[in-house]
Parts: sequence; structure tokens; C-alpha cells
Amino acid sequence: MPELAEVEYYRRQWEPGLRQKIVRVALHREKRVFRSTPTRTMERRLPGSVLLRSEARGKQMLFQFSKGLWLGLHLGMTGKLRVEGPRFEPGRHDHLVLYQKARALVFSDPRLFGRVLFHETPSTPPWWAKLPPALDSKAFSPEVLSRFLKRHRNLPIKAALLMQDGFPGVGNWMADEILWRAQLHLKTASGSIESRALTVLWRTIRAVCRGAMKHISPNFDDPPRGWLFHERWQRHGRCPSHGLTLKRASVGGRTSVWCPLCQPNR
DNA sequence: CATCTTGTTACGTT
DNA sequence: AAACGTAACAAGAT
Repeated sequence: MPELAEVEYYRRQWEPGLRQKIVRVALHREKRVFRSTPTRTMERRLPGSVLLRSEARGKQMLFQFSKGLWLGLHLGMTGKLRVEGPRFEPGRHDHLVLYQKARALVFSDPRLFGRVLFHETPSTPPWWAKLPPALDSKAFSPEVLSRFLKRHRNLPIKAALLMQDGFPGVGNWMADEILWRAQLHLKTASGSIESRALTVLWRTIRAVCRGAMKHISPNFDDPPRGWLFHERWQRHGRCPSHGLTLKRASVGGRTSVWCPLCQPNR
């Protein structure tokens, strides 16, 4: 499920636990979310440490604890964070629970595509430092966009937008939303987008990211009316611009939706 | 019962 | 070497 703004929403769910000590850790060590994660070390080191801060970048989250401990979380397709009471008993899909005196911080993920990372290091873990710059930052310039698309010149633009190296946080619905607004057909070869259309695409990426953050991350509201988002899951979704029935097909390995009139196949 | 899924990664081919 | 397409991962919803 979670794309950019939903990840930010879930990150905030653990904020009640800031500046509070971890007293106990419960985890399902055999589950796939812990593939290659040192779970024994987590259980041994986290109790007694204090949750200091957290940050989301794209679909990645990082939680910093005292004693130089860092927890990385990726929600995969069905991951969620929530808070429960201190007597909480983990259910089948509650794979990681950090108990504090007054609450339990819970990571659940039925489908197990998510991932838990754990590091003990004085400064930010290396994988975090290497993440690409946020799409709403100055570093994501039209030139950076152009370079990325040239490198993947034969890839359909829809597939390119799903690459987290280039577009951290963009997922399936955001990619379709962006291309609908930029009036680009999903199968357009990334390298064939000429300069004017590329500028429009760049602006649209930023607008969709900002719009999503504004509406979804504070309280998980839907995006405003008029977004493709509201139509894309319906069987006969219609283009918000003029009501034409949306087309539907698998592009870049994902179910995709577009308007044949707004986004002609050129 | 069959088919679908808002994500990533391993693997084989070009 | 890098780019690209596809299968695989797992489980719930329809």
C-alpha cells in the first residue's frame, strides 16, 4: 500500500514513543521481514535505549535510538505502524513490538514484503546516506530528471517512475496520477520525451508529491476531488477531466490506468 | 475456486 | 557492464 505520504503518516504513528525508553522487544524472528536482520542483537541491545527521532525518505523510514542504535523500516505492500497499550499481546502479523512503559510500538505486515534493518553505529547507517534526494528538494532538478530518463531511454515512462533510485516514494497510483496530469502515455519511451514535455513532467512530479503530502500524511485523508486517485480502483473509472472511461492494462509489471483522450499513444 | 493486489529483488537475456 | 522483462515472494480480498 504505502507510497510517499502514507509512509510519512505511518512514521508519525510512533511519535508518542519519542524520548521514551524501550523496556522489552518482541519479534517473530523467522518471518521474512527479518531476512538478514540480526534479531538476537536487536533483542539484546534495544532494551534500555531511548527512541530519539525518526525520519522518512521516500518509502524508507529510519528510527534513531540512544546507544548508537538505528532501526530501518520498509512497509512493503501491507506494512503498518501503530501504537497499542503496554499490555498488548502481538497478533499473527505483528512481527515487531517495542514495548515502552506506557505503550507498545507495533510493526505489522501480513504480506511480509516489508523489511526491518538494524544497525549499531555512531552515525547514520551507510544505506540511509546513499538514498536519492527527495523529489521536493532542490537537488531534484529538471537536469537530474533528464539524466535519469536518458539512462533508461527505452524503458516505458511508467516503469521509470516506479524506480526508487530516481523517484523515491512514487508508487503505482502516484505514477499514474503524474502521467495523467502531464498528459503522457504510460508506454512513452523515457528517452523520447522532449524538453517542453519534460519540464511539464518535472513540475507535475513535484505537484503530485506535494499534494499527496498535504492531504494524506497529516491524517490519511484522500487527495482532493479531481485526482485520478478516486477513479482508478473502480471497475469503470472515468477521467476526471471529461468523463471518458479510463483504459486499464499492465505496464511495467503493474496494473495501470490512463485516459485515452488525455494521454494518446503517440 | 480463480484472480486480483498501492513493492522489491533475483535472475536470465540482450 | 548496464539495461530490461519477468517470475517470485505471501496472504488477504473479491
